Amino acid sequence: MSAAEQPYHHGSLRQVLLARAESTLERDGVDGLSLRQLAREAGVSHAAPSKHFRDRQALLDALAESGFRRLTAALERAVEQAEPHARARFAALADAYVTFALAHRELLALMYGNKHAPGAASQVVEAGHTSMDLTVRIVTEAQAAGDIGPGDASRIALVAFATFHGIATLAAGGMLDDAPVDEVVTAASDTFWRGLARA
Amino acid sequence: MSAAEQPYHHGSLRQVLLARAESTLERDGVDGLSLRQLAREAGVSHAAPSKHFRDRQALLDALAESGFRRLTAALERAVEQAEPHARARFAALADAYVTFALAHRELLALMYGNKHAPGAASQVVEAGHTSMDLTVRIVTEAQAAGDIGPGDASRIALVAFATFHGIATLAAGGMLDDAPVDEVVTAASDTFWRGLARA
DNA sequence: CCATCTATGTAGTCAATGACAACATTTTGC
DNA sequence: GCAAAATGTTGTCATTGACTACATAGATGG
Repeated sequence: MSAAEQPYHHGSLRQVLLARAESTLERDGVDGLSLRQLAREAGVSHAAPSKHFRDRQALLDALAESGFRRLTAALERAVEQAEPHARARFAALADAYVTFALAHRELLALMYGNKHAPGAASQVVEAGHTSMDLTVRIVTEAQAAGDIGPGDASRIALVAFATFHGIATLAAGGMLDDAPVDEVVTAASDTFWRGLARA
Repeated sequence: MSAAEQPYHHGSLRQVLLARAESTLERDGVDGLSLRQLAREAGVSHAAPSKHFRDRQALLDALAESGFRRLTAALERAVEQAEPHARARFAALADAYVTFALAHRELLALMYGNKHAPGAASQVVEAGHTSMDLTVRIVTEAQAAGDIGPGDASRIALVAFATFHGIATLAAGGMLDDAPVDEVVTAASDTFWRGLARA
């Protein structure tokens, strides 16, 4: 072997594959993602990825799960940096969600695509719940502070989460027309909060 | 030619392809849709579909557009059959939307998948607007009747539409857990309406 | 009535892909 | 050290979407 050659083992193929997969995903969409292409870019043989991902779907599932983890992180960051009262935190949550969605359109579609393999489905769904739990926490806090009326916090949070998600989806799909995303998000957040206050 | 043979021209290939494509779509998902397989099922050669759809994406775009038309029809039917006041119509709209989404999960994903071909994108988006217009109408009526406060009807309808869509997506993705869909829809509809009433 | 133009369908081909099997080379753990 | 597990490689296969050249039916109009 000459000194310039690569070692037989890549060393961190899985990470590299995931990283490249994600950038390719956002650039070319799910359909543009090919295991063989990723292998080429990583400088390994076409069958190497199979040692890390059972099949193409397994890679997509891993991306989806990672997406939920990062979404949760982004939401937590937003909540922490917001003014320390429920109303502001709620708005920050909505804003962060939509921002993440617009920055990772394809990834979001993957996360909610419900095409996950039988085994992976539970993991992905669970990762999604972690994101939602944050919303539950804020709702509970708001109820404790008397900002909003009583009611099943999980249910309320679920509806709030769905609202954020719906706007994000429409925005990502270009169906918001000329309406500025921020304004729509704010409008939704306001209306929703007002609806809860008199519950 | 023996009498049992098929005529050289199929006669309604395009319709047959679309119909079979839709059932296959819901059964096997987008990835399970193959032009060649469809051709086989229709009893034509593997290249025949290309005379009706430039490429695979064109078929998917046609399915998406048809989906929006049928969604609009379903929503209109629901509104007509509801009690003749805005509040009931609004609830009926929410219910119909989610019902449609759950009955055509894969189709809905296609409709909002924003993967449409450059040319087809506008048509699909426009078809989506038709569905939304219905919501605008109801909001406008409700404002005229004094049921809800003033404000940009388009904006309000957009948020409402997004909320319905978000719940539908979550429900289709199995992220509603044990929460009955009806209850979540009702909760969302109620909260949203309450938020609008005091606008 | 027929010549031709267009729509529709067929046959053949190609490169890309996902999946799998058999084999090679490290790394790890005992 | 050595056996076993991880990780990577080469080879192969069927399927697929896209493209080209060609065949046939149906429509149009002189």
